[in-house]
Amino acid sequence: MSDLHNEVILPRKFYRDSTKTVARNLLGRTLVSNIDQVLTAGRIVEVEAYLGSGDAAAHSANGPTPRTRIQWGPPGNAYVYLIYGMYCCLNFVTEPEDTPGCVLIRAIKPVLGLEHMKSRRKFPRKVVDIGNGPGKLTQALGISRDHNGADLTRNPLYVSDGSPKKDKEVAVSPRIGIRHAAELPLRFFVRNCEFVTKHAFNRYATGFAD
DNA sequence: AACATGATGATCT
DNA sequence: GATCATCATGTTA
Repeated sequence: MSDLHNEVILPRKFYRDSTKTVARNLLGRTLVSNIDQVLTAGRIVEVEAYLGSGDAAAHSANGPTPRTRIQWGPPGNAYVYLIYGMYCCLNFVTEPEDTPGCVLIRAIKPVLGLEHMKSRRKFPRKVVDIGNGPGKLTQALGISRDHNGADLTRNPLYVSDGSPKKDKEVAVSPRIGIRHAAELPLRFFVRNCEFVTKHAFNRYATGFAD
């Protein structure tokens, strides 16, 4: 299966780039959690870009607030927030310091610590349902708001190179569950991957560089 | 398959 | 007080 021993942690430089580029280049990378003495990991298969400017759907759209100020900090940190009173969403801060922007992690393919992830999500559960949703994968990996601001280049939460995807394997669609800027094609996911969230957009999505 | 709904609370105007 | 980048479960067909 997946042998993570030879994988290299992505450097901070990787995140100091346009949000859209970082989002697309995150597909296929390995998200590793070393939380609560448990090692778990998954391959990133679905993400969304939230731009720092010209994006009405972004949390950063109306300037920094206590919740969102991390986005104006250095890239390569986690932005974690509570949604609908019950779930946490994991984002990666992008762009140079003082420029907001982030990538929402929407789905992972579980690769390490499956039983631990299942029990965090509660039994019984199919493997596909462990991480096919932003609120699901944070549960499976043990991520909470305590990890807001976490440095993604080191424990307990980091991203390693994994197996990056070719343009032909990447599909694009509008983002899910937003009201504003609902038409922008800023959701990137692995084509024909069973671990992505279930949406009509999956059917007629086009490749990243068709 | 598609759609509707309730749970639940921080955040911001 | 309204909003919200969700999930699980229920109903309808």
